[in-house]
Amino acid sequence: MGSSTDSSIISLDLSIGSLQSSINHTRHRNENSELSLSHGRRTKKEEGVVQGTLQAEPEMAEEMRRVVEENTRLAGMLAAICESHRALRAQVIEMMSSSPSSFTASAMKKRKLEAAVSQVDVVSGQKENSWRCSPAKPATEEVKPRVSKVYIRADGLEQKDGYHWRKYGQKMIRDNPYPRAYFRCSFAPVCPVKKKVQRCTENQSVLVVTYEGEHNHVQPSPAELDLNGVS
DNA sequence: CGTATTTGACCAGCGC
DNA sequence: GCGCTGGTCAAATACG
Repeated sequence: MGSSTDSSIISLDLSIGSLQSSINHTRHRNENSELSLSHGRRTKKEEGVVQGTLQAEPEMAEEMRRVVEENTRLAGMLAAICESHRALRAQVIEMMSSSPSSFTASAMKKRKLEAAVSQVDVVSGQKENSWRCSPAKPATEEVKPRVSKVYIRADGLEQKDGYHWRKYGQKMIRDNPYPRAYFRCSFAPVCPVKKKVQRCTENQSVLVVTYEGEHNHVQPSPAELDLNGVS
């Protein structure tokens, strides 16, 4: 599941309070994602320190056990959430194939409503994307384009996300030695989605990709993307 | 030759 | 008002 799929079809509110970030970290570790989280992995040296600490501090060992148990429990919850997400997506696809016109209208309405109440900040190491909505914000708030931030490990400033992007600018940004590139969805002006791609200051192998807006068209098929030479 | 990318110029917003 | 910064435009250039 890609960001594109989520944004083009439906957004699921997986927000379960502070649990969300923990789940994300759990998933990153369990699935060996592309994302390199500085606080999500332990080096061999750190492992040795932990082992030594465990021998010296029984209470810390107990704490570690509790953390591991919590980690396992969260992994289980994440699996359940992913499963329900898959089921919902299957339903959505089924609905779209049966009555696409009526569905897209309602889906667009739903997305507009969500855009009004959500400000998204996503950290993801996969090619997929998930949305975290803030239910506390009033629905009457000014409609803002949905913004998501994705961290991706990549060698170049290009990364495949299922859409065809056209570069329209590049700029050196303050406090960052690497330039920021600006892209528009090639379906523009019909599609309002833009993305900014920039290298992380701490780790140049990590790209910070900021998406603004939502695609108002279906995701191009892989064959179409190949024909167009999508990056 | 058509399309995509590059890059300097321009503009708007913001803080002082 | 001025300077700084981020975002966008558009002419020039590269590429297939």
